Amino acid sequence: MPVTIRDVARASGVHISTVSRTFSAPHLVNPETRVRVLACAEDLGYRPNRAARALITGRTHNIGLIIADIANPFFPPLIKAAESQARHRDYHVFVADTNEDPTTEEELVHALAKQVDGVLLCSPRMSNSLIEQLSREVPLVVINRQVAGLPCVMMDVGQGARAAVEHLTGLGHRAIGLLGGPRGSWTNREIRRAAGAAARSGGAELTLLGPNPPTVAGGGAQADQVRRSGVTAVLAYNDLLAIGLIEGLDTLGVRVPQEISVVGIDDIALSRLTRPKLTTVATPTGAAGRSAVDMLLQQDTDTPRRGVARSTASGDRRTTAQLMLQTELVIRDSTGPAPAAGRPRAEAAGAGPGPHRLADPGCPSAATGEVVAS
Amino acid sequence: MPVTIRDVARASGVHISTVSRTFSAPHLVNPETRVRVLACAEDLGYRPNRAARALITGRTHNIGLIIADIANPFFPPLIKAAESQARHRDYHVFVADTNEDPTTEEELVHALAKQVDGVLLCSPRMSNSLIEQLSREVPLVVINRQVAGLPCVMMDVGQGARAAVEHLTGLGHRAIGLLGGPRGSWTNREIRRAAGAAARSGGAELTLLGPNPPTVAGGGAQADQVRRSGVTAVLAYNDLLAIGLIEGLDTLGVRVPQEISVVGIDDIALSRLTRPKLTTVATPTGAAGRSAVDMLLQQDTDTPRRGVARSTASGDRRTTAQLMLQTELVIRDSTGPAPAAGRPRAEAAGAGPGPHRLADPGCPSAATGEVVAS
DNA sequence: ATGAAAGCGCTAACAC
DNA sequence: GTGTTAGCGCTTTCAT
Repeated sequence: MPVTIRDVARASGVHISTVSRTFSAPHLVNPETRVRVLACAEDLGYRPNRAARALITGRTHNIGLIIADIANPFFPPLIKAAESQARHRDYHVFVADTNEDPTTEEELVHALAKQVDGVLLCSPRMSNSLIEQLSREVPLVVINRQVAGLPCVMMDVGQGARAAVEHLTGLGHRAIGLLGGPRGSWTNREIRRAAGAAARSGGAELTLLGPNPPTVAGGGAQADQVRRSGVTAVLAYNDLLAIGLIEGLDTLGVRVPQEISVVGIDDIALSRLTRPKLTTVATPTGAAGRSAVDMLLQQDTDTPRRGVARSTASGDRRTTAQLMLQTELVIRDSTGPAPAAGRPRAEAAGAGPGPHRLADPGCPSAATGEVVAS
Repeated sequence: MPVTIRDVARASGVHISTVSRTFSAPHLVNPETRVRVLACAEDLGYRPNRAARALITGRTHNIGLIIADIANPFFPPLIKAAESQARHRDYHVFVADTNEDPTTEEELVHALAKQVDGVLLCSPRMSNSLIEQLSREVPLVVINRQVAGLPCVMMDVGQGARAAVEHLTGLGHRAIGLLGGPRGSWTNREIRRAAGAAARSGGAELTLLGPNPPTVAGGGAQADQVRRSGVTAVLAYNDLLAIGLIEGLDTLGVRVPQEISVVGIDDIALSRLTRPKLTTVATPTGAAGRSAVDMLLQQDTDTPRRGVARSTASGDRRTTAQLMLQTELVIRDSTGPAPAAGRPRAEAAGAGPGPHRLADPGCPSAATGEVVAS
């Protein structure tokens, strides 16, 4: 029932190879024939079968997008941007969810390898060496992680974490908690490193709390621990943890930011909508998705057709660009001055010091990319 | 470089068809040969090329998922559930975003048709007749819309809207606003119909406000209009509109629920996290995604192999099941008793009537499905 | 500029 | 139980 190239050939009275050329190399076919063929194709509703085409060209015009957790609000904007960018370039996108499981990640790369021209690995939890190994099977672009020799798109969460900690020390906080994210997260390590350094130079002590699942529930579960720990401010691995923590603290009767300040990372849409509005580090997720697709398809264009060995990680690292996208601290209402001594407990409701607002850039301007390696 | 069936055949000293059988009809091959072939395949890292296989079997083992807006938090849980269910059944999922544009929807169905075994059409904005027509090209399951003769998965938003309006009239509200959703939305029509009926029997007047883009911004933009309209309660097309409205009202100094009650629909994760927490109609999005995949693959299993004409909408409507999933009103803090006369404006902050809570089921129990047609 | 023929990786009759 | 053959829909030499 589906109409094939043969149907079009028959209808327009030419050989199938002419029809083929009409679509894949129009300049090689007589203009008159071309319009006739095109007309017949249009008529019959012919669409080339991409899978069949891929069999011989080695180009599927599909890409894979492997995501830790689609339901985590950090990812949808990235998925949306990546899909949009891919489609503009005439690519379709497989999306798969790993549930934060490294084994599933690996399995998915294998499973998708044959039907895609490349895979975007989003916040992978597997080891770097495994990623390198997989990149021998199918072109990879890694998002939110740095892997030597592979194209990567990162967000400068280190810079963001530093800015966040400096913001807190500037407000007088000297005991700061760091609500860690999941194991295996590159982002988590970067945050820890940068926050630690910033705390040291700011004369503050950093208390590590984690690892935690990067969810609202994970944040809520740490509320009691945070209260006991004696910190007056917390930087969380992501906004969900931060929001969960604020919820949990609220339940315990601890006020944010009067008693404890909380900073998130990501600036998901949700952050503007909670009370208090969340101070957070905005990460350019849309730009990351778009750039990753561009890098993948660029790489794909450069690569000679099929039958040729893939580049190895240690081998010819042509234009293995690594892109570091800027982040930006967005100060809202969940951070304020450190309480004078200890934490006041029984102030009249609503009479405490109002939230301290240095500035609220609102929607941060589009982050600019910076190539850190090539 | 990629390892093919031929490599495995050579390595294990059998013909390629034996290798093929080892994978697609293991019972037809001698156990000893089988283990040998399997071992070689494992060794070489062989994976059958699904696209090549599809060329002859007519089964791609892919499905398409067409979504109005991935970044709308209503959809990710549905995508996640659908992808998970599909993968459990060994299917991969193309995800595409239409930006709420009916033309893009159509184009995507065409584009995907050849590389999938079926398409899930999520909250489509195009006309029913076009959907029927497209279903002749590729098997379709429609989510959030009823199309005669086609498999559909719906959520009973009509029932939900009725429950919401009854909740409001029960609280004494007599002037209720309905914040409409986008044009072309089946859900929107259902809500309007049911809310209208419920308002009538509850002795309330329903004021329509819309259509609106189903976003926070859309809700905020209507705040002033809502305030002028004189309503004491609003039912919104979805939670985003409701939350945006609450935000907007807050900016205008109108308190929710003391002056105006607001009810959303969907119960997205966000609804628990705003202040006040949103009263809303929970829709079983995960169940919808799973069921839709099941219906599609069921249909796919029933259908004879390729080369055979697709079923037409008006033709043999075998087991064209339509599934209506239950919804549930979740009462939280954004609804309260209607203000005594007009709307009080200058009450002492925090001294107004507390939020009225009939019950808070918390996480609604899994919705049960009900077949309304077959 | 177009046709003929080979073949991408795989499955499905059909022999043996 | 296994090999042979044909062919899915398409592109790509190679002739003409």
